[in-house]
Amino acid sequence: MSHIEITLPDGSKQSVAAGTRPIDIARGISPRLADAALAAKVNGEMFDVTRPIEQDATLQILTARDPESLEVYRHSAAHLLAAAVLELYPETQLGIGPPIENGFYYDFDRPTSFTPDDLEKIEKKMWEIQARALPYERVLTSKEEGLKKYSEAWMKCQLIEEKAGEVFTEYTLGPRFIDFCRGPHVPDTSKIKAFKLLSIAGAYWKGDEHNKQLQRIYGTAFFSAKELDAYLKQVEEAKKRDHRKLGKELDLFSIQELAGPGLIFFHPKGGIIRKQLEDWMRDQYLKRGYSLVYTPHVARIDLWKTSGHANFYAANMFTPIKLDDADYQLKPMNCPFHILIYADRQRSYRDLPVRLGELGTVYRYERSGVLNGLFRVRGFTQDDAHIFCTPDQIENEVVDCLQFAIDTLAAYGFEKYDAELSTWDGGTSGKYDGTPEQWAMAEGALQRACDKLKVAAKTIPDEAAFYGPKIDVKLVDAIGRKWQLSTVQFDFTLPRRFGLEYIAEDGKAHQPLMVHRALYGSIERFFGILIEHYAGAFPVWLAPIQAIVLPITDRQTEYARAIQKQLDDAGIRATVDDRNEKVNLKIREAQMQKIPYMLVVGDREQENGLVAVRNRKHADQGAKSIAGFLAEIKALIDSKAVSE
RNA sequence: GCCACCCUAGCUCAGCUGGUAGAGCGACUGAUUCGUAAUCAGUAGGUCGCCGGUUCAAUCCCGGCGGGUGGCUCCA
Repeated sequence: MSHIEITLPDGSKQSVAAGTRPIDIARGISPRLADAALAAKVNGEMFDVTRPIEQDATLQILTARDPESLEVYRHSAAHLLAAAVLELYPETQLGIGPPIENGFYYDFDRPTSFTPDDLEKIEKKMWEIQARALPYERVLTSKEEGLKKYSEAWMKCQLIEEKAGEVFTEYTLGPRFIDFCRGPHVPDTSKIKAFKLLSIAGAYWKGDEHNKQLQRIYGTAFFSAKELDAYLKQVEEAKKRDHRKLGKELDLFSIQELAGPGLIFFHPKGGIIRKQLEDWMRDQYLKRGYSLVYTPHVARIDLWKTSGHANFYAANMFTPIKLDDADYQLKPMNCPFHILIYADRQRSYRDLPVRLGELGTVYRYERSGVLNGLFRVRGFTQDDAHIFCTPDQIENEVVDCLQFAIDTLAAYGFEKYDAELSTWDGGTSGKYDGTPEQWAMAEGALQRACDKLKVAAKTIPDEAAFYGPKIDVKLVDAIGRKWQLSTVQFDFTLPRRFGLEYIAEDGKAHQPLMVHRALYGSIERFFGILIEHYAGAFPVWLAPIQAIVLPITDRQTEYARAIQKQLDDAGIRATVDDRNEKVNLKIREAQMQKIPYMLVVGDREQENGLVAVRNRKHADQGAKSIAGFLAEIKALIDSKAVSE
């Protein structure tokens, strides 16, 4: 029998018989390791611990300590799910069942749909199978034989036809379950210690809505019950921060059935926050050399024909409105309007760059199923600007945009973000507009801007808009979720379609470069992100009510009002709670409204002209002079401090 | 748009296999004047999302519509 040499991660070598399995080697090292082994890496390739090694190799045993094994583990959990489903409902057809970011899913095809009760039954069955310690067995099959074997399973056949080589691997689990699968898997079901089924959803076969819709069961799995609980707690935490819930509790905004879905009503408190966001952005526009413009909400359809939207964006637009003279289109974008302003007069290179900024409200038709609170709506306001410039200026402009985006994030307390540079495919598909020179220039400018600002942007090929490359900035919020925010995009198409020009030094007309950028993206959506990021406890400068005066008895009502007046005069948003209620109740309610400062005033404060300051996060701060408190809160507001 | 689920008082939610509804909070009224997260008592409040069907009888069963939630798809 031939021998092979196995090299372990610590550099030690072992000579073993060919066909020895990773689990055997693990057992030789320690029974505990063998017990903990979930998968192996053989010459860098993922292996089952029970798959024989046939040649000299480096070997690494993967356990719960190796992040790579989590995917294997969850993939095995998906198989466990499918095996349970087949035991309960043998007529079910299997689709695919991969691990995903926070768990796994499996797609099924069956005539009747799963109910939440079924989910419970299935999960119970999974635990039964888990307890049986059924092995995941790897089987090699020829394509021909496989197609025969799976002749009843239409989805598997399709996959085998498309993906399988002449010989492919399958994994079995118990008597019924067999799956066309690359693997690897954990050795047996007893290794899967903590899992939970989460939800049922419709999902199209291969993600194409023209295909049959399958039933997808989502679940999650972790190495330990503790980690699973922590994950479920985090999901709970996210639910607590849900902007739809907080929006109602804090009376910030609403969506009215009578008015229509996807249309946002800002209530007084949300309105104040919105005003802060808008004021901040408009101030920044002016500080950074943008001009503020205002444009209509509708325009003749001809404008949209010229821009091309009437054609390529039709599916996202509201139906045109018929008037006397023509059809009018509610605007889905601001760009054509800004272009009209640019084109309204002749431009010299001396005028450039022209930066036209607007808080422009646009309307887009979104399919009903995708609407989501403030995040996905049918009418929203973009902090939209378009920059028209010469090739010499472009790099500076892009750098400024990116810096502006970073400053915006910082202003709202976002410390972490990711950037993505979306580029074209090199022109092979023909789906992109613009010349190779334009693409090279634009992608170069975006890349150099990132380099200059030390932004590590991930390049994503073939993800650009058809009209030009872009940088997208995604922020990371307080609980680690990512949100698409700012975007800086080149546009080669619109300047051409509208015949934009400027007169250069050579006295000839040239086409300007156009950059489209939005930093909040949508004010509604950004507001929603802020609500969740701060969990409703807005920084003082944004808080709808910044301080509330709480008189203890009605003897202090007048004093409380006088304090409120002083705060008002100082530009602080303050109210008084002079209801005939105990101070405990007033504090409780103010806390729940997440009002930053509560100023308790009783006889003691009144006599000495003080306020007893309570902060929503740091509780009782003791008595202070009114002037002292004013200075403190004003400092926070003026500096736009993100926490007090 | 598609699949599944949900819609009961202002809010959050109960309501067993069909016999037209209940709690807590809130609102209102009264009492209480009180020191850092809920004072007590009383009163009012619902065509059970809307329309239709089955039934002696529908909040409950069936169908349609509207809205929402989780996904899918889409997101130029």
